[in-house]
Amino acid sequence: MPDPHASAFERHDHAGCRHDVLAAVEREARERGLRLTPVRRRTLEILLEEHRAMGAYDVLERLAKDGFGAQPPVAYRALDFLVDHGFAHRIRRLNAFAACMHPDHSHAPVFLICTGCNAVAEAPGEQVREALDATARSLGFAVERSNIEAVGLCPTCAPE
Amino acid sequence: MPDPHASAFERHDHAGCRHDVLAAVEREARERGLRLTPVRRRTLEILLEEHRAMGAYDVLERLAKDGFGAQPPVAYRALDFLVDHGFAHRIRRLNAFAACMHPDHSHAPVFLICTGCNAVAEAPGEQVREALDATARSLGFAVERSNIEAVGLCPTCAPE
DNA sequence: TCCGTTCGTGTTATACTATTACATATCATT
DNA sequence: AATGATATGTAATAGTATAACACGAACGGA
Ligand SMILES: [Zn+2]
Ligand SMILES: [Zn+2]
Ligand SMILES: [Zn+2]
Ligand SMILES: [Zn+2]
Repeated sequence: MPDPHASAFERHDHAGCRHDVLAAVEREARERGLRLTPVRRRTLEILLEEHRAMGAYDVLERLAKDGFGAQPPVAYRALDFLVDHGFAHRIRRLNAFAACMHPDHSHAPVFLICTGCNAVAEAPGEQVREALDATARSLGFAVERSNIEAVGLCPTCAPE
Repeated sequence: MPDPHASAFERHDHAGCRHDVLAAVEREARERGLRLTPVRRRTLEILLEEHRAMGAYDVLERLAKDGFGAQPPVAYRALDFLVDHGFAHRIRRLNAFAACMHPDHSHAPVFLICTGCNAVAEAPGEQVREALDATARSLGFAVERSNIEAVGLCPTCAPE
């Protein structure tokens, strides 16, 4: 059983991680009455296979190869579905999408983007969001959603 | 003299705020040996006049009216210059740019975007970035740059 | 089961955002 | 004045995202 807390920066059993996440999403979708249709499921699989942030057009290309529609809305709609329900995340800095690694519980992570290897890891966002909320509150601003993304070097790519 | 700490959400002497920021940028540019050329200066003025986040093409349209080049690189280059030197910020969530309100000292603010009135305020980012750094460090990740943006309601637009 | 509604998919077309490549002009130095 | 570095302008193109509409499958009530 793979470590459910392994970050993208650590070596991990990737096949297992893929399988587990997909299973969790299927369970969640069933419980929440969401329709994980073939395109949507395949879109998630593609994100999981790559295990990195992908642009909508990269995803679209793969979907088209698999016999789904070849026009942008096909990919965008599936990706929007996944993002809306917490099964994927959108990384604005990269104009890209990545499968959520913890789809079983609602969360709002921060993203760490390595400029060395292009890996994108989800890190726990609670502390950061607490600080952000406090800062916003002091200006009378009520935060609804936020995106927090950092660019830098992961442990593997960092100089010794 | 306008309050230099007034946020975009508070009533403030906007003409004064514009003037002060522009003066500060001129001083900074002189001291740092940067060339605040006519396009660059006009681009900053446009951002300051609107006092909101603007898309590159909105800026370009205004520049063209003022007799500058009408092709995208004209706007993007001027905006990149301003961003690179801390005289403007890029808000990724909006694919937009906003003049920096505190160009005299290097800083990395968080952005608060009101969905009611489209105002964008810079809030102090130290606390939040500290939390982000700590979170990243615990994964062995070294943050170089980050963008932290929140969407929500400003005090004026919030329900009573 | 039939009907009407909602939801999902596919397609065409278009809008919006950003960069590459190259020619010309300006500036700073020598 | 000659040089090299910087800045501007233009044309062309690449990359990202949405609007609008037709069709059909899924769902729910009569
Ligand atoms: Zn996640
Ligand atoms: Zn790396
Ligand atoms: Zn600023
Ligand atoms: Zn507002």
